[in-house]
Amino acid sequence: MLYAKVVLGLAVEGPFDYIVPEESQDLIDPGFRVEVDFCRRRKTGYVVGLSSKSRVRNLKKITRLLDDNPVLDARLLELTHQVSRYYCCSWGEAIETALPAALRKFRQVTGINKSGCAVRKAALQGGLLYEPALKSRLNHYLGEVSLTLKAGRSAIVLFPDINTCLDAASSFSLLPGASVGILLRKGKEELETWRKVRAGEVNVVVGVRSAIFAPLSNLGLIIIDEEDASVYKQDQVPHYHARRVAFMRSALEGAKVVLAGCAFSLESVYLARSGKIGYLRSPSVSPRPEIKLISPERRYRGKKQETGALSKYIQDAIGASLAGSEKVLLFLNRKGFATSASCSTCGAALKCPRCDINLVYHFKEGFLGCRYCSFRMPAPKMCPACNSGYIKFGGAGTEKIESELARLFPSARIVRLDKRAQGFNRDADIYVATSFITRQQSPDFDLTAVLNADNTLGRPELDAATRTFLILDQLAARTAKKMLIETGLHSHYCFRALLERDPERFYTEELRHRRELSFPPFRHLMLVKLRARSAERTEESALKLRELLKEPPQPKGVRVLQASRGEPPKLRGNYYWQVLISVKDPVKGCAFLKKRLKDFRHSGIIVTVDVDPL
DNA sequence: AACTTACTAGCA
DNA sequence: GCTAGTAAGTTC
Repeated sequence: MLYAKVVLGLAVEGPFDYIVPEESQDLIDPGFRVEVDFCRRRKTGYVVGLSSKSRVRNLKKITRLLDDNPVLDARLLELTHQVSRYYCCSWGEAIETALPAALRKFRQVTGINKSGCAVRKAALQGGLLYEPALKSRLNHYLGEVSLTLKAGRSAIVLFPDINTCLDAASSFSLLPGASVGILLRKGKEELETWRKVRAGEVNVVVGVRSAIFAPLSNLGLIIIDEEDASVYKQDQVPHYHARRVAFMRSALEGAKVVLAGCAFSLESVYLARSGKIGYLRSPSVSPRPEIKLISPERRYRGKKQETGALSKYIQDAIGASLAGSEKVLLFLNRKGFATSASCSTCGAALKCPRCDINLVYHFKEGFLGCRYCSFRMPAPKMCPACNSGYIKFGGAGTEKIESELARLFPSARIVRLDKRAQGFNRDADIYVATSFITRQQSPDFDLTAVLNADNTLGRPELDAATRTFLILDQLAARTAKKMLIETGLHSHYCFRALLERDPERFYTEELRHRRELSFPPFRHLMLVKLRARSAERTEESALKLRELLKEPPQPKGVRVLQASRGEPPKLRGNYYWQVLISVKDPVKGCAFLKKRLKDFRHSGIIVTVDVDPL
């Protein structure tokens, strides 16, 4: 009798033993997709092992094999196993994120060829590549990929967005001997491209985050473009980061990892500084504009109707620039017109009913929208709460700045740039932009004014300081003459490093802070997230869970920290709480959590784990 | 996760 | 004694 160890794409550990049907015994292998009866329901399962004996009685039989070949080879099976142990999900969940979504269904896929498994080779030296221009980076990638192909090996190149993937793919396909596949998480092309890659018909995969799992054999190179982009971290379970998975895969297959971009994440700089990876090219100190920090002016003082989202100082600077027919950039990280809308009589703010957050007023389109979910409503004239006061708007977004500039400088051509209104194809005197601008090519500006930098710096994310510095640094690189930054924190090391034109100093300071606080990258954080429809129950459960996790014995290297409201505390009708844990080794922390969470059952409360949260 | 079974509170 | 709602247990 032959038994198969089967895992499922559910939040249950397994593996579960099933009897292999007589007629399939010669065909079945680890990595096969099978249909099984689990909890009286038909489920897609994944074979992770075979055995001639089982300790479980009354086993069920595998209903059928779903394909004629395994969907995962031994290495990808091992990779998904590592992902599940690092990111605290079940093996089956990790497998399902590594496969095209279409394979979760029972649809039979034929023509999945087992491509030859390569001999494992020692990892080649990879490294960090600094190069601000995408065009130049692409050239470098072409060289790297070309060398890889000549050595008879294959390559994965990740980009943060689909458009860049499509552009890059066309240049890669011009390389001699290259057969390029674009692996994106959408449509039915995903399955078709995946099948080609699995069959060995493709040797260069270009794709987004999930392409790190592309079933290439003989993998020799992984390139991650714009390696600091947050899209490489998945915001659903399993919360994996493509860079981390790239290093796991590199160790398994002996592939070289190249991390490239115009800004480096703190994690990557730390890797380089601790000698784990080298620098292929590091940022050179470039000439910068004159940078001046200015304190935010007190606004709205007494005078009604005097909105003044732009301080007098900035107004004058813009006026002077325009007089010399210079290009001006105004930067702030808030979209829309007003960031709050409240009643002038009763003071009630209009909030999203599902997320409890102030709605943002979009003037041109005339609606109030939530920045977390898709909720929007027409802007009311009167307060819906007391039905007597009119609505007043507060807080300036890019749309408001744009209209104010139009009023102050009626003859200037003004263009607003955000995800919706993109493109520098329009020539203008003043550009108003959010951080979206760093993802785009742009002309150089003579004057750049950053409004309310403390807003970004004060965000609750761990990397708020790094993000702020990197954005300002990139803006400085595009500014020819003068840069004004509105901040009340003049002595913050973020600005000190910027004024001295020294990114290395920023990383040094940030790393020192992180070390002092035992924060990443010196330890790892794990966030146990709780989600439920009731605010009280979520809080109560979070506090209870924290107690359960703090019970002895506490494994070495695991510190259970505080429970706190989630960020955001309410989203799409669910309330969030979280318990923070600091660990030396995520795999150990994960094992600890999986064990303790088994004893934690509260109906209606959904618990998930986020390892290395952003 | 998705399902079943056991249990408790509220009610005529 | 009944239901409704929730807590707890199980999954090869």
